Amino acid sequence: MEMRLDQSKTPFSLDFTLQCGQAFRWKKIGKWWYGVVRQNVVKARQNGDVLEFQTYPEELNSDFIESYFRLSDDLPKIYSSILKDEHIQAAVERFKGLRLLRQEPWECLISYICATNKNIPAIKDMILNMSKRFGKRLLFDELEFYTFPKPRDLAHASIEGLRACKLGFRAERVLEVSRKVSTGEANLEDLRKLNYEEAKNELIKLHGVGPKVADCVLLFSLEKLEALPIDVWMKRIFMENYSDHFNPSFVEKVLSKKSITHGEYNRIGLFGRTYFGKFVGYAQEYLYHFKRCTF
DNA sequence: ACATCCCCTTAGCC
DNA sequence: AGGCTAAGGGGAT
Repeated sequence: MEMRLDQSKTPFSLDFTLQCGQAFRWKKIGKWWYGVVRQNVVKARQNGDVLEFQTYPEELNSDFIESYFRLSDDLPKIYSSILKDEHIQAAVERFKGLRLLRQEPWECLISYICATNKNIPAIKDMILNMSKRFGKRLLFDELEFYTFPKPRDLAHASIEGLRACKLGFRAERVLEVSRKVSTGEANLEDLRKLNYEEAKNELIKLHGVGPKVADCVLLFSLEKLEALPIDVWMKRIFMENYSDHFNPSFVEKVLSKKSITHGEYNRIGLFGRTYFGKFVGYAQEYLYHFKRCTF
């Protein structure tokens, strides 16, 4: 199928959106991006205003694309809301059209529990390993894909099986959370009904979920655009580019150590939300990607 | 080759 | 509350 986007009203860049590190399941082969979303392989490419896509085995229509790529987000409005200074302005200019994705909460949760203390290539590797071992194989364009395992699939996995996926100490966390989600003790969809603070408090109760992982899940899969995940990169960005907004001893303390306390995390998050407003999650993704690309 | 540090951090202990 | 440490293993330098 084919969609037309008016770039002035609906700026969109497939490349920036899939390259910025928010999702771990996409790869580009030639001009086509291939990914697995829920139970389907998705193939897409963009040429200016034209977005072509195909899904397999189900033939999903443009509603799916609009939802997954958040094409209904009014990006020009979001830009005017977050463009507060030259740092964010440079990032937005460089990556115009980058959009947050609307990911599937379960996969997003497990992915970010696994992301703890790992770099992006290693995270992709773990997720692919779990999908190969516990998901369903799909053949498309003579390529092999694997759906992400369902809660009950991982709930029935063994620690050894998960460790074989190179999860390390994350294996116990993934198993425990999988059991809670598969029995219904934890219900991710219900979190949509809660506000940001409430939903975050619920997520943090899960083993392996701290403030950063909770913010990632809230931002990337549960519609909370005020979520501001602060990882080592965002910490540096705030302490370097926005140091004037914190007191010098705080900046010095935070920069001097590799991890930050919950209190420090919340303080930076509060500043971010106050300064950038309700779309701070978008600001975060632009600043993060810009910093990583120019580092 | 090899050492060292860094990872989109959290849990558990003090 | 906040400081400290352990917890895989791959990638970068």
